[in-house]
Amino acid sequence: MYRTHTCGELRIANVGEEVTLAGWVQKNRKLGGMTFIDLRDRYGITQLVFDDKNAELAGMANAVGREFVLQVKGKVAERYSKNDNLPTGDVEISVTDLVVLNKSEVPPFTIEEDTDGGDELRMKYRYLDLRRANVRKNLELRNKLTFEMRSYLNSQNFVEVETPVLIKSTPEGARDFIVPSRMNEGQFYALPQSPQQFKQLLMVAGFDRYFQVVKCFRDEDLRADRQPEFTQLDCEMSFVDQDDVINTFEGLTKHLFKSIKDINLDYKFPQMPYKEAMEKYGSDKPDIRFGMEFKEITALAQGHDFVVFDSVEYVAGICAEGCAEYTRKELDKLTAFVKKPQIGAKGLVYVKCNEDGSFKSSVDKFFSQDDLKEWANAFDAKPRDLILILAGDRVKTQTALCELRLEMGERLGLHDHNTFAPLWVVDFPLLEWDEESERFHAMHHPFTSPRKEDIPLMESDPGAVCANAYDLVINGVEIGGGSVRIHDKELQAKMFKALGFTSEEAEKQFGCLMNAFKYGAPPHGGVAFGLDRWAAMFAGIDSIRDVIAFPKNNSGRDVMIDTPAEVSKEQLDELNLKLDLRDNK
RNA sequence: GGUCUGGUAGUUCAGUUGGUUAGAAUGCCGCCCUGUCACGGCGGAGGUCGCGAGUUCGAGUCUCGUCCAGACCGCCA
Repeated sequence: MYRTHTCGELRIANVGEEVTLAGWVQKNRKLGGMTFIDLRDRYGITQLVFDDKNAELAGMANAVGREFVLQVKGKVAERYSKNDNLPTGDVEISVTDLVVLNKSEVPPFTIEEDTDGGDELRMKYRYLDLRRANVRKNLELRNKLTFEMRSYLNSQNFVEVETPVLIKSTPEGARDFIVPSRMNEGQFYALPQSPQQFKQLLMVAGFDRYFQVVKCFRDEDLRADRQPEFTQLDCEMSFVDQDDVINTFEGLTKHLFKSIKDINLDYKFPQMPYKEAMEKYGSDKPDIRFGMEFKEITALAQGHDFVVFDSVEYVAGICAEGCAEYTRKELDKLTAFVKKPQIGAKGLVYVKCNEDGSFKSSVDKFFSQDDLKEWANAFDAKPRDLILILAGDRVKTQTALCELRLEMGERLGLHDHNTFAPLWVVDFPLLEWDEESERFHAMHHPFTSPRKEDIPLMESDPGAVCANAYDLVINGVEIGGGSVRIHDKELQAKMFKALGFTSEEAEKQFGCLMNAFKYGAPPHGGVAFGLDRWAAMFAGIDSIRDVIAFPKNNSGRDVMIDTPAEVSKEQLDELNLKLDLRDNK
């Protein structure tokens, strides 16, 4: 037996016991005649003490370095001077036997919560990074999250079913990762972007309630919150309408908040139509922890010979509470912020609502105090508030204003990691016009059902059709989304037609599902959640990389195992593939 | 595909207008230290300034290219 206890469990009540511990050397403090070693494992840190009464043992203790793996036997003793910062801080092990189970080179960064290692090194030596308590805690939190998800869904009669990872490539949506087939020359599997068709087939199969914690793959460029392989909680239910699905997963969400964060969300989550979200927040995933909603003032702003406002489609702004004191320098900074290419506004107009009821704006030349008072009324602005206004093309300006709102929220300290504001965004458009391919694309996916009353519009005005689709947004993060699916073969054909597919193309790509729908598909709908995002949110961090054990970097590389990598000619020959790297000599 | 930021000791960073031998902290090594827990004291080693070209009497510093990393835009049904 390597150990009788972990390094985190001994307390004052254990004093006098003979114990055996094993773990890693966190720190070795030599004081001449005495040596203290902090021994660490997943459960905590326990102090070992050696004195020079046993010279051989003391010599061994002095020779061990950071991250050596030790096994020690000794007696639990009460400390002369206790350490309140450690749960085991009242005791120490008076060591009688020491075995070095393994030596260690000096690690490239410190294995501490506050490490001196940069991201690049931490990722290269991720196995050392994972020894750090804070990273480990993130993964333990993730484990608890999936455990609670499974437990709740099982209690609601859901069945977890595994679906295949080697599936068929479809051109809709994100790029697929493709995998050559050796036994089927010239043919390829694709890795799933989601198990969408399989879960719908499980509904046809009568499974009624399905879920799966499942890896999904998308060959698109990465971000702090996007990895090429990521995990979804994928769910589907039969004989449900939109409210049934929303209620079920609102229940799951509440259970997770309660069991993991001990937060009671004892209210019905608000629902907001997509259109309203765009008008008020310029985003389909608004952060409603704080207000600062957009107010459109196009009518008030036009007709005062201010050509910037007169020449545009849309003038709107936000009211930042208590910011009228902003200096010229701060306003210039905000202007520079909105003019960044990623945000793309042309400029920023401000109105300071002074304490005495007067106004000071960057457009005083064109607008009287009375005009500005009307604006202030439109914004419900109080003295000491600052109104910030952007103008331009409607959609682009809303997007820019959204960024400005989030920036002001950050500056005003309204992005509190311990406040959670869930929101269902509903009534998404079914279709979205794509300029590049000059056709409609499915906003969600091609199996999303249109609202019943909008079905007649599918041919006359496809862009106006609303879908039975919904996203769960928490604090401005899209945690999950789903829809009630089409279960009718005729309606599905209509959908494919709206997307510009010929019936042959539809047959080729989605023939299996279409065929299955001939045999009694039940009404069904579902949802998929981004597990990594959910874990990051509960951990209170912005990047999903720290809730993934072995993440990829910005370029989709795993720098630890150094992949993607080339394969041998023999492997390519077996697959009957030949590399032709164009533009490479 | 694009924009921006960064790359200097094992690590995290500083490095002035282009000017002598490139610094700090921490880590590491050695010696001293019996109650430390960010232990302390003394001493020491440690650098292809990402790589390549250019400008210059002279480049860590300026220019161009390139590689790597990060953030973002496009993209992500």
